Amino acid sequence: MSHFGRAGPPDIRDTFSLLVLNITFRTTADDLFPLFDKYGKVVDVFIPRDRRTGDSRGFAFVRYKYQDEAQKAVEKLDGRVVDGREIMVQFAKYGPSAEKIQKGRIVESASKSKGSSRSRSPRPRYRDEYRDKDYRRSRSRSRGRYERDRHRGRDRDYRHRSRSRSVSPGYRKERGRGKYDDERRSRSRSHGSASPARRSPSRRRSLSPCKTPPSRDKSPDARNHKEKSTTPKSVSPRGQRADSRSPSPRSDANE
DNA sequence: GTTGAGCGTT
Repeated sequence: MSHFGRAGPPDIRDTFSLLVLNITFRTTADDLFPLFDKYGKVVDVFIPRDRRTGDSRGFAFVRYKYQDEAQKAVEKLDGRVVDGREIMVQFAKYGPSAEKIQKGRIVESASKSKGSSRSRSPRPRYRDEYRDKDYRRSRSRSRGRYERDRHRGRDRDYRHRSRSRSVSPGYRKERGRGKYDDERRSRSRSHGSASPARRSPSRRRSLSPCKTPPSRDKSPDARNHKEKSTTPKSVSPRGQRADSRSPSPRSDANE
């Protein structure tokens, strides 16, 4: 009963996926199943949820066995108030039925068999208007965190950028996944030995030059010499930074 | 406990 999306796609052969948006965060697949099943044969209902929190993302995917039924549900359930919220039902762009959808246009059996008297309903009308216009609403934190999280998995260069932690409000939130960075760094440093719990200062310095740019490592020495010896100008920028702000607070404080 | 554009899981 509540196995929707729990064990992956059950039977996807010629099912059409419908995207249900604007649903409440408390709405579950079980709640949408009877609603959509009334208008057609629902093969599966899947609601993407957060893997960390487990909360619904606010939209669901309903798989219909036939397109005509799916479209019917779209017209019937689209705009229906569910749980006090107006849900939006439309054909999903990506998914098992994406093969039959091109550029948002349904080129399914309609083109294959024009004799299909069942599928006579045209594409969404006003829904297209919304898609056409460049209207954009203010971003929400829910989306922000998701974007960041998604990038985390997709973008593997994020760690490089992480180094340049210039400014970022609400850093505590990233602390959660910051551990990944720590683990990575720890691994790089330990390289198979030493535990993150306790590290030897000597060892840390040994590996420090390996990871930290040489500019800082030889900076103090070279700068000291240069400052008293030559071209204070080239040292200006560096000295300022060192004076104004520690070049690597985490290097000193964290470790 | 909150939020509100969008496109998904084994």
